[in-house]
Amino acid sequence: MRWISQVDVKSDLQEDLVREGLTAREGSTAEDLEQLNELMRVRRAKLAKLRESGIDPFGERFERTHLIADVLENFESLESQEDGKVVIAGRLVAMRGHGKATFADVLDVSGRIQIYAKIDVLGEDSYRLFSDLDIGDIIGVRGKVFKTRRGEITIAVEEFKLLTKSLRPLPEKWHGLKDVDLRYRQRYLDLIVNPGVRKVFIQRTKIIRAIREFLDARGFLEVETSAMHPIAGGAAARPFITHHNALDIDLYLRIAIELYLKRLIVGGFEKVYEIGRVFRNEGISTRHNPEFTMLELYQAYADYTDMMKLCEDMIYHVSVTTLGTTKVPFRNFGLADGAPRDDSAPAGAAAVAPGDAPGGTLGRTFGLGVGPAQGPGAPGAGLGGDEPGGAGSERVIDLTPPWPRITMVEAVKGALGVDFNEIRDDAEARDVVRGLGIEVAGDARWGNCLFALYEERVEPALIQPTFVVDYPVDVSPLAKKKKDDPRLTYRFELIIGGREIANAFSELNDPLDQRERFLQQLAQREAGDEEAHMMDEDFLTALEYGMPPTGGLGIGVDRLVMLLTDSSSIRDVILFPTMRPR
RNA sequence: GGGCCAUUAGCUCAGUAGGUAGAGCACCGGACUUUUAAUCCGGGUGUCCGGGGUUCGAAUCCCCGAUGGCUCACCA
Repeated sequence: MRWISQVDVKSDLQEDLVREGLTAREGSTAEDLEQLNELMRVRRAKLAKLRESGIDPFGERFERTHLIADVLENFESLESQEDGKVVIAGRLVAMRGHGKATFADVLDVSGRIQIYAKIDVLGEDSYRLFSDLDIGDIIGVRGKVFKTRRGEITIAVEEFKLLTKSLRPLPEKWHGLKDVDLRYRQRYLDLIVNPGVRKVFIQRTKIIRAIREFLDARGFLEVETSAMHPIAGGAAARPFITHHNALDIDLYLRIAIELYLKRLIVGGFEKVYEIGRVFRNEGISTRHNPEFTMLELYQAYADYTDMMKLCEDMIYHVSVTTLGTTKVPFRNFGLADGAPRDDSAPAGAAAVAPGDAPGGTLGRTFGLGVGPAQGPGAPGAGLGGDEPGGAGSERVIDLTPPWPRITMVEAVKGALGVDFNEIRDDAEARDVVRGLGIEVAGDARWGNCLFALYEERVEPALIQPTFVVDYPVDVSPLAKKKKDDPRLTYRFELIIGGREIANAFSELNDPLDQRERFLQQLAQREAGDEEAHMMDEDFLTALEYGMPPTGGLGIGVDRLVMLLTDSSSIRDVILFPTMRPR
């Protein structure tokens, strides 16, 4: 291009030049150019200049000798070697020019390091190219490590290579990207400029890996069942519907994994698990994303007590291997502030006094907070607000097993003084619950009432890990009934931080009983409950062939990650949360 | 879906008796060879979320809409 040859490399960047360069080189239309702001125009101009001088702004593979973290860790030995040159690559995230020398910071997956370029080392041309780099550019650097006067480990640049030109300015270096909307929509920016975010997602991966290690070591077989179901079963939720053209049938995205894993137990796999995405067509909140990750596992010849032990051991294993401790700060989790993670103020687990020792008595467990939570205005005021320390106070959750176990009836009685064992019929149960200000349907049964009361008034106050056992059959259509009380099932949920973390039961393997439960659910469906279970004849057929007595456990992986990373929103632990398109 | 709040430069944010938009960072030009939120000098780069309305005049007041946050409902 003639015009570029007329340009003195040192001359100012002329806007009209940029326009020409863009139309000629990038194929952009004039309309596109109007969209570009000054900052982007400048970068496009630099891009054109680079191309003109024979430099590929979007380069090729690059051989590194070290990750940045390796350089930092091995500084002593690298510095002492006469020819201890390192080659690193990464994104330029800061530049501090000093005339004939320039400091810059480079970020790779492992960390961040300072580099130092001097004109008398690089030569004039090369140094000018270096000075023309922009924050956001991706470069490779070769040089010797040293320490500056201020003691910062630095690479003295001997050679560098532009690997990718960045055409847009990054968010501000000090405040980072705070706009939560942009953080989720442009997660890549969030990851570049908010260092705590990357840590959370690395932690998430470690947590899931630890779960796999734990289960694999115990002989569980990881399987993958289908995610498109002809019948959406295994949970009470509205499904997403999709359509298969060739078969001309509607299919549901799965709302649970349960019924297919149980089919596998029928088929003779005795220990199976799946970690996978499930989909529920429901609202979005700090605790809910339409697609989320479930762990479900099933073990033949076991029951819910085995699941309790397994659950305890697994979460203990996960916390110790990923956090190195069983004491997790309870600050954001449960406090809905939605603020981005502040990496400069890491959760100071060490600084937090363990207010409550683990394994407290039932009385103590329920003693805290339940009182204030009872006021008609208090429910839903936020979990933190239920605590004696008040909203936002730092607390510690201790995951050291064993964890207290309490029946739901006891829990409600202990917290509210209402003894459901004394309540004999559904109408009385409805009256009692309504008397406490909780709405229940006109046909709500004893178990629905017990559950509603528990969920509304008791569960939010269960901060330390607690197994709540013996769920009512009315809300547990897939769990085995208790022999000594058919109104209840062999089911528990694990509550931590006022939230359900796990749900488990002795699986119902009586096909006749299961059919009854489905029919009961169908009746609720008829009555307008869109979330009631559907009849699954094929599943019943499987049960009729015989499923061994089985214990099953489900864990909401995202919520477990929230707990272990002290995250206040599920969107902070899901890389690309569901958003309305712009 | 309901309620409350927010939306101003690339980013983080100021901006009321309604008078034609501002700071820091980033960016551009200049100085500067161990700085580190580098510093110093000069430069404001904008669809004030969108659309109506009131007004001589709207970022500001009113209405409608969009998106997001929190919250309620539902769930895990």
